[in-house]
Amino acid sequence: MTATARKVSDSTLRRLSLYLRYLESLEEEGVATVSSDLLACHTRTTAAQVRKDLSHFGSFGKRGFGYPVSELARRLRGILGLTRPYRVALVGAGRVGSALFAYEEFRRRGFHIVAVVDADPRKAGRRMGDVVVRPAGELEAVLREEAVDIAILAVPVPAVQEVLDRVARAGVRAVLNFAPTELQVPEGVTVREVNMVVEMEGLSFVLAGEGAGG
Amino acid sequence: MTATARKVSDSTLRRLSLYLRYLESLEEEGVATVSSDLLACHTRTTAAQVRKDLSHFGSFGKRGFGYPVSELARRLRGILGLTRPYRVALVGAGRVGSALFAYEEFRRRGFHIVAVVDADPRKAGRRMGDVVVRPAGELEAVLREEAVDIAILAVPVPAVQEVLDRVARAGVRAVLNFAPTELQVPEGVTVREVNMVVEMEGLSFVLAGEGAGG
DNA sequence: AGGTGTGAACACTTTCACAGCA
DNA sequence: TGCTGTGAAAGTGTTCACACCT
Repeated sequence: MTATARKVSDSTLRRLSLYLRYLESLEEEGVATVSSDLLACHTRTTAAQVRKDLSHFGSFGKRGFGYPVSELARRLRGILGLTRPYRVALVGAGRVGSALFAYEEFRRRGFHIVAVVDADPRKAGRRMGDVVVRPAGELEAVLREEAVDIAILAVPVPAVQEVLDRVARAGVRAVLNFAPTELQVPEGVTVREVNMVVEMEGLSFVLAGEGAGG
Repeated sequence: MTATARKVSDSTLRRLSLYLRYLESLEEEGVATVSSDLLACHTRTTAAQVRKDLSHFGSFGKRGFGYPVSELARRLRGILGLTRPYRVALVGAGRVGSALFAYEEFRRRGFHIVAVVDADPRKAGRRMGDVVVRPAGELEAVLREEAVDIAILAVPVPAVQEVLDRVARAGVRAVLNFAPTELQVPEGVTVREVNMVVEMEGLSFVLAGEGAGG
């Protein structure tokens, strides 16, 4: 119990991900150090913001010099919990689910889809890569068998609340939801939403504003 | 020119989308009025927040009564620019692109994919629904021919900056980007990002924190 | 009574500016 | 000199509390 109740804002957290992404590209290029200024340029923020974000977790830089790329990347991976791989279940193997299954970026970042569940009985038994699709009735069993850390919900809106409840009861504490609806989130579970319609409406808002006002 | 330079925060904007989603479900159920309290319950926020958000655009409610559902929905659609359909181009017809093409929620909200472009010459000429895939070389032409309002970029990271530049030069001013990389955004263009890895890392951060601290 | 609309209080985030170290 | 780390200042977003209307 090392009092690690990190109270970090969501915006800081998101930026940490972006810093890490850029740092890893620098690592590949063999760059050894980077300034807060350069980090800021490549993550659409300011140098002060970068330094402030990092200062919540310690002092990683050398004054007058910058940050050691590999060291900082390592520290960020530690902060973001990326020092171990995660076992992910995909619930819903429709179009969105299938696209997510094939999404290489997940695997590259250590998020491994080790289980797929679908309500359509015709899909049960089918192979996706080296995973066999399991029927909905086996959801809890699969989550336990495979020691799943994170569930991705790519099921239709009417089904998603029940799926979330079942997933939570099976002990999964982290969920990424793609169904565009408001969920009752069970105690102790963290849900993050990907809502593409909201993003599109953010764009239509801007387009409408341009037309009307200049 | 009616001075419509709405200065609304991103968080307010996102909540407006959620309010509208809930209002439309109430409309379907034939509910006539709704209180800020109920709206808040169904959008994970507070009644005060709802009222404050709406107050930026006018007074839509009746004191002691609540908001007229249909009227408020209509107003929100107006604010979000959803009073007309939008013509959308999908650039990249890989797995993510195909899933987006089939995503019914877009169509339902008035975002119609009227053009698909892909760099793979073998895909050019293929039909997707009632759209024919066009080769990358015709990108600008297609965007103009089809009077595209919004481009969805679902291309690989190494290609996305060039695609964005071309799309912008062809006059598209709103872009939804799925490629996980930082973009140089051309003047006058609005880009929104969907970054699923960042969301996953938000989850791994929480899981790691639980394990370490309690 | 009941629920909106809103200024004022509060909390949180970002930016500034500069001391301090390599 | 150059760039980090950080308090203090500024700016934004959220919550409170209550006047006001129905």
